[in-house]
Amino acid sequence: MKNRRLFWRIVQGIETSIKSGEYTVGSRLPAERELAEKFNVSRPTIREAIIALEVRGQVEVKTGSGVYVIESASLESNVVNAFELTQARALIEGEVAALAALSINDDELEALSETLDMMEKNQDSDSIEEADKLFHKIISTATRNEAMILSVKNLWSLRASTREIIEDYKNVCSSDNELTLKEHTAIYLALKEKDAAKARLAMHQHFNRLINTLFDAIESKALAEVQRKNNEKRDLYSLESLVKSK
Amino acid sequence: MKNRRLFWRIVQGIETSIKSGEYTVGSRLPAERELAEKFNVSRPTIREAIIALEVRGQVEVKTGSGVYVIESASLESNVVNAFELTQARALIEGEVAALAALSINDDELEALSETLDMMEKNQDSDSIEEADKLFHKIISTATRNEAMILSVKNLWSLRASTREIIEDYKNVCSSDNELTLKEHTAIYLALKEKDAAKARLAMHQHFNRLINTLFDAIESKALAEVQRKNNEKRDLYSLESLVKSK
DNA sequence: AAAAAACAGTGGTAATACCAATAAAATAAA
DNA sequence: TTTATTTTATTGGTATTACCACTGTTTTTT
Repeated sequence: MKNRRLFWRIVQGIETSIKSGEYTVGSRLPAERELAEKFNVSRPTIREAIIALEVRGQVEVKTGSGVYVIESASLESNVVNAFELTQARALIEGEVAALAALSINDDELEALSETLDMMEKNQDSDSIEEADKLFHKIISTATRNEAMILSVKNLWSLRASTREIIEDYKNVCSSDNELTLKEHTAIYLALKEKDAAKARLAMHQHFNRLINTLFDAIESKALAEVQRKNNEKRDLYSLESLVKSK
Repeated sequence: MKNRRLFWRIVQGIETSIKSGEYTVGSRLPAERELAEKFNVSRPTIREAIIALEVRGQVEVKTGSGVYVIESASLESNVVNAFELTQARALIEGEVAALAALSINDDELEALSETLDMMEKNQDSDSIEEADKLFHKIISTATRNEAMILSVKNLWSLRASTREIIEDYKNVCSSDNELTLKEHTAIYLALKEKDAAKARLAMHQHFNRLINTLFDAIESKALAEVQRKNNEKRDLYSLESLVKSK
């Protein structure tokens, strides 16, 4: 872990104390000297931990007064589930595809084509996932819009950060690689035709299939209780009501 | 500034050194003791700065070896200009609005209505900006999708982080508050009708007007050289070609 | 009662010393 | 000569101590 350096342990310790409610939001942390004694480390180490927490935006340091717990928190971000993420990717990458269709060049189309080959020839899940990642990355780059590129990046890192919940996601992606390849090809062709609406639609269909596959995968190993809940959610995350309204 | 505490100055200094290419990606930074001498500060201060950089994901510390510059960086994100950002917000928040139309509740509609009142009554730019921020936040919350909410948040922080370029943005927003209010009202009404397509369109029109205003604002105080460049870009960032294709 | 001054607490920074991990250089073995 | 091994210098990791500047409270003075 990151426990190589001592101050990370302190960061972790203080974080859990905040989460557990020992240090409430807005309240003041114990003085550096007290914390040093409490954790049995030196004051510089405590300072390092506090600076790490400050850079993370979890605490605020007021000179001469003390260290205070900030409102926000990174604890809220972990409530993203696979369905939300997929829906968000569908909507955002749908627009990305549409935008890319207007400005994609031949080199990028060629690169896209190569990812299709890569996905077709290599059957190991690692290669497929890499091809998948590259495919979406190339398209986002083709938008010529750094803000959109960044948004796609953030969604991808979100996927990585909550890997506990997203394990299903990975399995789903690489298992149905035939369908994935088919859908990627459809997106590629739409981009080649520079057809924004077609590209958007193809991207939507790709992710919408993923959402449904996710539900099926979960259903297959879930209890009846969970099934019922998910069926309710299916309506919530499906794109159909959105797509129809266009 | 954040120059209250000394180590922030060091962070800034090292950052600029990285950006300027003095410390290339993957290379090793000077030893802590050397940096301490170079910046005329103590070694603990240098350590604090390095930890801040590490938490930010800009450098990697290898015990016994040295501090190395990480590949990625927040330096790439600084190439986002106001037009890219606005276009991204248009596309993403357009989908957000469409999604929100399906799940927004009465309380949120009421809260939206209040932001309209706030914008109408208060004429100072701070209140208007706050109302604007709240308006968009409420809508994103109404999507019930944390990933979308996070995306909107990231775009907002992007706006704040590159404030140098975005100063125009702020001026534009608060100056045409009549139009802004009108467009916000249109979005609100579409959401009230639970009409996803209408909400998306209203949001698009809102941001598309912003983009054009941005161009005009820049043109009004730019040289002819800049004018020419921007006119080329107007096509690139305009939503019209995207909207038409629907 | 209000203003001013003194005080204690807190973070900010510096200096120093020693430890542990790393990597390069010197040495020994094949 | 090549390959292991050991040594050594460098670098980050942590602890200790000391003193400064800022803040908020208490006490004193007006």
